[in-house]
Amino acid sequence: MTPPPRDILLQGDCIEIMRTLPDACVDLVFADPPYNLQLQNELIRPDSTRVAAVDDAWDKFDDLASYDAFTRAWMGECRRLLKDDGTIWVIGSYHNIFRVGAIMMDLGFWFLNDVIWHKTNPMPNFRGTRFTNATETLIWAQKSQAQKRYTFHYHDMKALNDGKQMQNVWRIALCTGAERIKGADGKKAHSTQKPEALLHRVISASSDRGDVVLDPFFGTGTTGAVAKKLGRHWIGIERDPEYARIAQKRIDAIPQIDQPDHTDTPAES
Amino acid sequence: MTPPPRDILLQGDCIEIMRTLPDACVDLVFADPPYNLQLQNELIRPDSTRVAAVDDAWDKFDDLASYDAFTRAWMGECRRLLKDDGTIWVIGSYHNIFRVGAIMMDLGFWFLNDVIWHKTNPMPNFRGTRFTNATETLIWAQKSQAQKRYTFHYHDMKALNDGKQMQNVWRIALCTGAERIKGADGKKAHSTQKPEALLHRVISASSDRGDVVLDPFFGTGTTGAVAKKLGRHWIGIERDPEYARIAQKRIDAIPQIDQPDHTDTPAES
DNA sequence: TATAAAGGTGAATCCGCAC
DNA sequence: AGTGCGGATTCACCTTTAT
Repeated sequence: MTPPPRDILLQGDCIEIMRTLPDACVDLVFADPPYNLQLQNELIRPDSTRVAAVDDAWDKFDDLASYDAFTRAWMGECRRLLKDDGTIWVIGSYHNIFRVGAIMMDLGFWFLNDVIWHKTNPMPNFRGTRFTNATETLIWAQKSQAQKRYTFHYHDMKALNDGKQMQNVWRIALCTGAERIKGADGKKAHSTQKPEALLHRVISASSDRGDVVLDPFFGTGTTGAVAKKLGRHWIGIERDPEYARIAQKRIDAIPQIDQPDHTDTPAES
Repeated sequence: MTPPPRDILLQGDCIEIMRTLPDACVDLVFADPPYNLQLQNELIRPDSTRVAAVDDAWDKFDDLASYDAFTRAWMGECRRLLKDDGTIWVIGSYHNIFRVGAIMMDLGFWFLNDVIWHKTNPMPNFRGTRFTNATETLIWAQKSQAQKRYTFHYHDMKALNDGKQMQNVWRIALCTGAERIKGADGKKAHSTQKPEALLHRVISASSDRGDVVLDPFFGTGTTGAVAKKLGRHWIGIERDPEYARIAQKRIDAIPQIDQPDHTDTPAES
């Protein structure tokens, strides 16, 4: 059998590409799928400026049933590609995470935590009609209830949290400023680029050096960039050629680090 | 038609009882359904004392399908009983909230917020195998996407939050100490009693004085107790006679307050 | 050059009523 | 049902421009 690819960006439809990869070839999955936001009208701030909406074609679905079918397809492939001691992270908002979570349970995943990304600088609710939506939700799951072993660097996380056990609420800022990748027009290159700090915590908590991390919705490559910085191998899949080009350039600019190493003992469930 | 009941505890199966109530008779629903926790083994503290787990008979379901069917049944009745300008709150943990949320969307509910109850004093993960599970999730939803109007006391919430817009993350302590109702044996009377502070925020944010609040899983009556203190009418449904007895006694001990009043202008969607 | 003021922006399911 | 208008509505950053 041919060895699985590593440290590579595959450009194309993630479901089709995952079907070409062998069973049980990755240690960790991080997935940031479309949220299916269904925004109705444009939103104006109190100062009369317009909020840049997420109106990308990749976030459009005909209905909930087609979103569900899409979710089952890519999630099922992720489960097949995961090693039997691997885990998966999926991030979403209240628009999609409940459907995604229910489908994960249906496919046999067994949840370890729901983790709340509490944004330190969220956009307010300008009209005063709801509570400020300051969070996104991550689901961390193993492949099955029966799974005996998975990687969790408990002590590293505890040390990161001033010596106290780390909770499932993470206060991390939005990706802005120099970290946010801009296009030639000076606008953000991707609507939903995630902060590296978020991926840093995910990858360092739940994988070892030398592990393979798969991201089926690679976007501008945050997962690959952080994986490379942390000495993990990575596989990125991205449908949009422009996003893929940006991601490849971004990751190529990061220097390769030394050989694999294990820094903490894995937890068992 | 007979007027709907008010300020009353109905003892029995919530689905059967809700079916006897007329359409559109309540302004607000708060529901804390069984969590379907699937604890495989008893949880043991490091000092070998046993943690009282949620293993009551009412929390067992054969499988995910029966939990879904149960959820659709009670949730559908709640939707029928809600007025067309009403909203519903449902609380759950990562064990059940994803299924509950997906079913709510399927039934036509339109989400306003997911609210994170961030416990200030959560139980640690004794074995160091996961992140501390410090949260529960509430879904706040209106009946349909087309719904034009609902109650939200934006300014009251803002005032409660030092003059800044309140976020969807609420730091509230677990229900302990004197507030936690004990049985004759000195043990907690109910395994999942919610803090009154949580219900206070829910009810004061999304209802007016004189409104009717329905809780189909009344337990020891926290919703009714807070509703009475805030000058709201309430309808509680509880299957367990002992819980119902405790709840009735608890609410009877609260003095009736003055006549209805509106303290803030309702938001419109 | 240092400090202050002004401007920009973030996965957003963000108005109600009269005509 | 669509349109138009009155009125109420924002937080934490970072970047750019002005003093």
